[in-house]
Amino acid sequence: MNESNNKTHLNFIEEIIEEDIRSNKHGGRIHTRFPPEPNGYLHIGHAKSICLNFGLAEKYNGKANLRFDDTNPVTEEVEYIESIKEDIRWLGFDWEDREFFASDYFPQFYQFAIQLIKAGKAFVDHSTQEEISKMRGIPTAPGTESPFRNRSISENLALFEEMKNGKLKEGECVLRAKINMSSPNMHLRDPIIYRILFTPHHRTGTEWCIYPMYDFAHGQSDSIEGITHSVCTLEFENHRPLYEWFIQELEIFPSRQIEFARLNVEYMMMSKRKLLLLVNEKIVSGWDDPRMPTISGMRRRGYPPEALRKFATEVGVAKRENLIEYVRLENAVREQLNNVAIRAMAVLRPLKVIISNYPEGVEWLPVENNPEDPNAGIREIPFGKEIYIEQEDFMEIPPPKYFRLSPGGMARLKAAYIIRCDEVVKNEDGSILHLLCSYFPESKSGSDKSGLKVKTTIHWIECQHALKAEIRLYEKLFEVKEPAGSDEDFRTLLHPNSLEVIEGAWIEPSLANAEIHQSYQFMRTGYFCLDKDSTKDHLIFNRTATLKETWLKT
RNA sequence: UGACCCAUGGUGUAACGGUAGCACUACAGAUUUUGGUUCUGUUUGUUAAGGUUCGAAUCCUUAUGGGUCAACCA
Repeated sequence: MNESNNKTHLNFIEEIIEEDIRSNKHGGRIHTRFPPEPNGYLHIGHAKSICLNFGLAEKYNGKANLRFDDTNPVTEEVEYIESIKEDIRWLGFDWEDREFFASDYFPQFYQFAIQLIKAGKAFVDHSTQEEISKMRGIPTAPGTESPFRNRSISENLALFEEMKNGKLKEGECVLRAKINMSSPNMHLRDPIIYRILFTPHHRTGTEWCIYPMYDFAHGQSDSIEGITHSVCTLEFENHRPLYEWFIQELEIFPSRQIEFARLNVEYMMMSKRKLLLLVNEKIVSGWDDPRMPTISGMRRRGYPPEALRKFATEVGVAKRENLIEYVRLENAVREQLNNVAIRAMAVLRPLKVIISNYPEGVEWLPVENNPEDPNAGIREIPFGKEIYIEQEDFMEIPPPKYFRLSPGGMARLKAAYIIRCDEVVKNEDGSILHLLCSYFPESKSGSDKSGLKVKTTIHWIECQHALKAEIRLYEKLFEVKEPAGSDEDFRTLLHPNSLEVIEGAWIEPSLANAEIHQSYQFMRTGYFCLDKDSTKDHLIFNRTATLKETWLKT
């Protein structure tokens, strides 16, 4: 009816952009950027930012740059640059030839600094770090001006050059913008814009020993690249006046900074610093551990990029603090995987079933690869006298509403026959050795003439052709909904069983040809993908997500 | 005892002074050779108090609650 109306739901950033296009600001040109610091791996929060920035460019026929914000050589590494690029590409975005580095602009930043000094808007401060901190004051009371604040322009110029030439020691002095020490905005109280650092830079080596601070690099990079809309997270809101002050004083291209609320997801910790700790302390196997909220972790876990993109757009963009329900991420994953994942059978915790009245030998039965997608075709799976079923698909004393197998009860074996449990054979200790069942030849799948009615269909694996596999079951890494908001040491918030390894699972023979990262739905148990630790002789599958288990909930 | 920002069902997000809608969740039912999928239905909301207005989620004021800021990090 009015589908055109539904289309017009814009988020506040899109509204700003459309207004700018209407007023022909920058000639209607739209240019965004994704500006990671290469000091860690990207996580789901970055994925949202990537989708936002590249998505905006796509939607408004603009461009999006990839720019590494590499102005702090002590924390940044090349390894991170490579992982970041891989993750963005995997997510499905392309920065074409627009791969930039803030470090490429160091000469320009240096000139900007000189320009500021010449305008009497910056000075070299020899105060110690402590003194500067003390003089900055507190948010509720003004700071005091540095005794070095009124050095002459020529002295500042000479000093800054000495800084640059390595004549001064690390920490001996800094370059500060001269703004207002009694501003209620702390960022305007003569912010430091350059410091001395003798750490070699991963790209510029030892060429520079002075490095610009974030506020004197980020906005300037935006200007240099002609970024029209510089989208960042809320914690930079208080930086905006400084961002604009530099644009005005330097008389450079006026990029506009727009802040949105960062993504928070239940049970996830997004702090790069803490994620690094998890890696360094070997609490997880690495940045790409499938329990990590990193893009690489999710990739290894089996989350498809389509799902991450869908999730990122579905959660929306606003300025309000948010905590997204974990199930929304899982659902986006399930929704995508349901469409594309090939179905297969796997028995995680086996219980042997002997079909007494079935002859020796094996029969190959056709089964559809994906009931959601007829084009996925069919395959044949072996069926025989001895099979494994899931332990939880049999109960000696079934509770009410239990649909599966129980003594004297019947169930259908997927794509095969209906069986009835005739006898429970036990070990001396009372545990179950195996089940003796009988099958109904008339009930063969696809040509059932038995007239029998069963309440459910279970999965199974024929013993002789079964392949052994290791299955890794993942749970949430953290037990609490808001690990980041807790005062406790985050190590105490970890889920004790976030990884359960099942060594003795049986899987159907077709899975021998699985490829790394390829997703399957193990029928009735969940979505899985082959892990990179896998070998031909030792197959390892990661559980991406369970199926929805509405029955289990009570 | 400062500045800036935010406040709509359980969660997230729309409504731009004129019928509070959508998605997810939850619950109920139907279908189903996956207790999956799919389909149908139901419950639940404008932080508070004033003001402006014929009319306020929307504009104004105040309060309350939450977030950010005192790195030579980004």
